[in-house]
Formats: sequence, structure tokens, C-alpha cells
Amino acid sequence: MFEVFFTHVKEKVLLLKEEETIIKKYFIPKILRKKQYLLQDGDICKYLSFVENGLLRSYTVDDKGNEHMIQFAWEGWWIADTYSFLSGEKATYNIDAIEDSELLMITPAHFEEMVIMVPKMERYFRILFQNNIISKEKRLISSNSFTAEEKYVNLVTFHPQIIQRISQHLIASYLGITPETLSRIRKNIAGKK
Amino acid sequence: MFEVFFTHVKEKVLLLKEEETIIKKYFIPKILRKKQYLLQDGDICKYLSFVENGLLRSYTVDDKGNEHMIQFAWEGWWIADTYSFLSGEKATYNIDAIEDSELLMITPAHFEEMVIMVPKMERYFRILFQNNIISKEKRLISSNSFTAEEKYVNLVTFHPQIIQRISQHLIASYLGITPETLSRIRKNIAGKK
DNA sequence: CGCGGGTTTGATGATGCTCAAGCCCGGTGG
DNA sequence: CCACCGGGCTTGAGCATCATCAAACCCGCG
Repeated sequence: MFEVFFTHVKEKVLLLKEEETIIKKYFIPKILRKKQYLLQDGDICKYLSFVENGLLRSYTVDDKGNEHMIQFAWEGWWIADTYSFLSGEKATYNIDAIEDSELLMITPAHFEEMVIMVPKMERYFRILFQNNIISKEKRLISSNSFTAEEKYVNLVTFHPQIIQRISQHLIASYLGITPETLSRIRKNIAGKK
Repeated sequence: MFEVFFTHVKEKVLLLKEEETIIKKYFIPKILRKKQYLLQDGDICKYLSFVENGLLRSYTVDDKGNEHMIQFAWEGWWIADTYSFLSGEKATYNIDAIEDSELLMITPAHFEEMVIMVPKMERYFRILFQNNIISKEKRLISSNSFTAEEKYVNLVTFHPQIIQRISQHLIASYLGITPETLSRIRKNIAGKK
């Protein structure tokens, strides 16, 4: 169950066997079936979850019922409503499974305890968050500066896995465009080749 | 010179006098005059900078010469091309001073050394990056889901300091809209009251 | 076979961009 | 002290992009 987890952590920090043992104790394994919720907005986000395998998404829903994708998370990614998880306030995000998934979950209290007990995990998360900021900045520039077509081409170029694995209407929402527009863009691009 | 710095760090982690002494040694003070560059894209970002006072901005410039604001940083904020700083690759951001500013700068090597010598700083940056992620996610949702007017109202509501201190064409770029559109939005809002 | 979710296609309209001109105001030099 | 300059803000007209609404289509699944 912890195979993917330790592989990923060890890409960033070296862990001793004893440290692995300590870390394991803080996590709760969980199976989530396709379409099941991990979190609904209004609830408190009680877990930060590592995806051992499967695929999840976090998103908000606006007044008109439109979904706005925050993030996709598959093998090796973390997912939560970070704000709710850290502050204990109500979540504004929903999280559910796009595919059957296996998760490793940790509570805020255990998270804080773990990073103190194993300082290498503090380091791991600092590095993880750093990288997350870099990718969010890229997405933000893309969102603010590019046309719909440029955004899509950008995504295909730098994150082809997303296109392969996730249905179009979810990708459209991730890019902040409508499914119709995405469909037309794809047609247009196909025509160019 | 370190007043604002230690005030801000101590909001997140408690520091001993000895730790403060160690930390101070890693930083280089710098004065930057209005309009001077701290970083130009194509160069390597050699410093992560803390703003003791003043105001800076980071931004990209596209093929057509349009600027796209990444971030503003004033008293108590950090600024850098994070990717270039951490990877040693060429920067894609420009950073310059909007107002005369006093900075505390640290190199990547010293940064890594400091967080190992003073684990509380590792913690400080983990928390800092966490919060940064949360705010970038909010900005992303706003950018992907809202109209230009909604984005602006959102900014006025949650970051009134930005409106007070920064000129309109820079705010427009931060929101991913043109100065003309922002001007019309402001007129429109004023009319509503 | 028929249902339902996802995708496609079309027509229409709104939002926001582009280009161009004018204005306001603070700073500089005569 | 005034004239001028320039940057930033405003205003207008026309246009491109993208959203909306609606209908048809496709395909996997019960």
C-alpha cells in the first residue's frame, strides 16, 4: 500500500527504515470508488490525501451550478482543500474520484506531529509546495494571457497525460472554457495538420 | 534593517536569539531605486528577496510586448523567479521596483544551508508556501470563472491595499484584462452607487 | 432496444480587445 | 511662473473571441 508513497517521498528526501515506520503510523488507508466524494463543500476537510493509485479531482461549484476544476490528482499526487485542512474552516472545494482510487490519508494534527517527529517530511513538503507554486504560477499566466486555443495547446504540450486520461468537459473546466469551445478548438487544430 | 523580517518570521515560528544571529549572516541587504531591475528574464535568479520596505513586482513579457503581472511584493513579502532560483535555469520573469525599496537577499546555496542549520526556517517556508498555494488557487478560480468586473470587485474586497497603492494599468495586467476595460469597469461601478 | 452522458455542430449575442484620439496632471526647463 | 512634455487614464467605434442556448449525434451499458 505504501509503495508509490515512499517512492515519491524518496525522490525528494532520503528516509531511514525507522523513519518509514514512524511515518506509516500516521496514515489511514482508504479505498474510494468512482464518483464517490472525499469531501463536499461546507464540510471540514479532515484529511490530506496521497493518491497511491487512481484519479481524483477537486473543484468548486458556482451559483449557476457550473463546476470549476482546481486540480487533478493521480498516482503520486496529494489532494485536499488546503485552506480548510490547515485552518479547520469549512471547505469551499469538492473532491471526488474520477476512477476507483486507493488513498493514504492524514489528519491536520497528525500532519503537524509527523513533520516535527520526522523533520525530513517538513523538508519534503516544503519542496513539494515550492513546486506546486511554480506550476500554479504557470497556469495563472496561461489563464490570464492566452487565448482558449493557446491554453489547450499548452496543456497538450506540457501535460499530455491529462488529455489522455481525463474527459473533455473536465479539461474544459480546468482551462476555464466551455466544453463547446474546447470541441471547436480540437476540430480546428485537427484541420490544421 | 531586520525589523520587519523578524517580525514576520516570528508570526510563524519562534526564534531564539542564537538562531536570529545565524540567520542574519545568510542575508545580503540591498537598496533598490524605483524602476530599477532586480532580475531580467534570461538571467539566472540568484537571490530570493525579502522586502523590508518598498514595493516590487514580478512579471513576464510576451512576444507582443505585453506585460503579465505575476505578483506584487511589499513589506513582509518575498519575491523571486522561484523556478530559476531553485533550478539554476534561466529566469522567465522580470522583477523591478515600483517604489524605492530595501531588500534582504539570500542565495540558493545559503537558503539550503540556512534551512538545514535552522530547521525552524524550513518550517517557516513550508508554512509560507502553503499559504501562497492557497492564495494562488483563489486567484486561479477568479481568473477562470469570473467576468472582468467580478475579478476587480473581488480584488477590491479582499486586497484593498493593492488598489490603494498600485496604478491601474498594473492592476489591469494583474487581473489579466486591458487598462481600457478596467477603466470602463470602474466607471460602471461608480455609476451603480 | 433505449437511455444517458459526453461530444459535436449551429446560430446568436455579450464580453472584452484593439486601435485611435483626447484629456488630466505632475514634473521639467525656459 | 508659465509652457510644454509625457505617462496614465478615459472614451469611442468596430471587431474577435468565446459563452449561451438548442438540437443532433455517438456510443457504452443496463
